[in-house]
Amino acid sequence: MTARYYVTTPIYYVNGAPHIGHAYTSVAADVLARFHRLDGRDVLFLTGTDEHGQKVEQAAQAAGVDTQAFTDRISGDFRAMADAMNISYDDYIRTTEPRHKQAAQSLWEKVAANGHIYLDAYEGWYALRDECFYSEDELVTRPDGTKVAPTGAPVEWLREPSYFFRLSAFQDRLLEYYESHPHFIGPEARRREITSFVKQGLRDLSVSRTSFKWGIPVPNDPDHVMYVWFDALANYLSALGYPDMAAPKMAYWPANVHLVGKDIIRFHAVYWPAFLMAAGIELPHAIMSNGWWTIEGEKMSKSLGNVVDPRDLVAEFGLDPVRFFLLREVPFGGDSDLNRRSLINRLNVELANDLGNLAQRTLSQIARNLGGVLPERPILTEDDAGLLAQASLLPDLLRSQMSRFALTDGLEEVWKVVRACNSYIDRQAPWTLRKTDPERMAAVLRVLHDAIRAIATVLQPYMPDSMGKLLTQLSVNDDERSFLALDTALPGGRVLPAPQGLFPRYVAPESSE
RNA sequence: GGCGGCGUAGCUCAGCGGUAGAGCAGGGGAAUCAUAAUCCCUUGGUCGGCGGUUCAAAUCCGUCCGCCGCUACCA
Repeated sequence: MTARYYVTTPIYYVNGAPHIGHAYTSVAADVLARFHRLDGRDVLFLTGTDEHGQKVEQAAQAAGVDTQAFTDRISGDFRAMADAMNISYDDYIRTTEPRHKQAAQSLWEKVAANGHIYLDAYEGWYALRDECFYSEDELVTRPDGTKVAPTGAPVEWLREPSYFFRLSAFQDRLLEYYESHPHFIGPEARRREITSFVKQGLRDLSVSRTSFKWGIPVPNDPDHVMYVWFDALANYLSALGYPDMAAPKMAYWPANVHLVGKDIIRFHAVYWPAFLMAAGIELPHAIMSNGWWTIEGEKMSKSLGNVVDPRDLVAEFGLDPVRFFLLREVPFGGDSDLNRRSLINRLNVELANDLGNLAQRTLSQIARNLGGVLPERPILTEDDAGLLAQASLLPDLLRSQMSRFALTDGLEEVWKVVRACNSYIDRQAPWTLRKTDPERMAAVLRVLHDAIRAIATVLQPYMPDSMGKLLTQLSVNDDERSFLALDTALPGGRVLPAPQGLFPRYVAPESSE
């Protein structure tokens, strides 16, 4: 039976436009999805949008449009961004869809039936003007002794009926789970933070609201809507057909990994596992958190006006170069900085010079000196065998890196081989062999062809379009592009199409900089 | 305050007990197949400070300094 792989992005909250941070998480998830497909697994890749909650309701009102129409528009924009980034999602879940409402309510009913939800009241300092509760230590005491919200709004002690989830009952089980599954939360630093957070003690969680209506009604109590996170997290199950445990897609559960931004790690690493335990459902294998992007060294924010729409970058630099940069620049899991200088440098040095030029110089020599005909695999010299051995290790190296979500390290491994190829071609100097030993020249070019094929094959998840083109230029058929296919050498004699540049160098427009 | 992370070459980082590493940037040279791309060699660091453990410490322990994260119910 084919192994399954279920990977998710967060469902993105539709109170604002998609930006580079969303694209980053989605591209990372896409690399994992594409990688596992190429490695022969049956993959389900889910993304989508989170559309409930007070903020969305308010944003829609501010925009002067109907709430559903508002979410339709923003959700559509997120979907357009995913498409623009070539995200190969298999399903796009929206929390306003009937299938999701049904699943979230069923999950609620299950948790409630198991005795983990009870009705009580939520009390706290409420600012009518801000329409939200503030905790005691957030309040600011004025000179006259009255307490106000950090926004300056007056607050009053309010008591609102609310359903609570018995999160406190799961503290020990969560800690045991973290302990026995050391790779459940990644990266390490986040695992420690979460563990430390849970050890401090968990309070029961208010999981319903009566102060607004834009949400999924609580079963049997329509005055309440679900707390957005109970609603949102359920998406990972609703896309599978939950609560129908016999639904075909339920076979993908438990998810192999939920990729999340570091701001929502707690919801995924604490609340979600607790909800699942409460419902008697298996837990996902891993929650992997990625960092933030800063822009030219500064935090991305609306007020600074430096929010980057990934589509603008794509328009300027091209899709695959942007995908490459996002995953290449800084170790996956940490924060990263997006700045033009390093972006352009990476694209020119690593894509155009190292890889693009390697392909070009190899293919053009095959085209010109061998009439474009792929030579047979030769008897290998030690140097040949060394290079090919290095290239043949790539699939396993990548498997290992992908299993740890080390997407950046994976690229580094590939580039070692790219550099080795450039070193090899200079050492062998086929342009000299052309005159002295044409047979050996053909052998060298064939060795390079094989090495580049391996490189292009394993890079497909990162840069699907460009590597697809490169494989076509290498005359690798569609059914010869999986990792498994690398074990079979291509037959000699194939005619390669005329080579074309893959990654043009970026030259800054005259006027700028 | 509590818990945790980080501080290694100009830059971004790897190494995490056994004679300081990679990429980029800088310098010199070679080559000319190629997107003026490539290759080779090379200059850079008392691995934040101070103490300790050890035959041996970026690597373990303590302490100090400087950054940063988490410390719940606004996604």
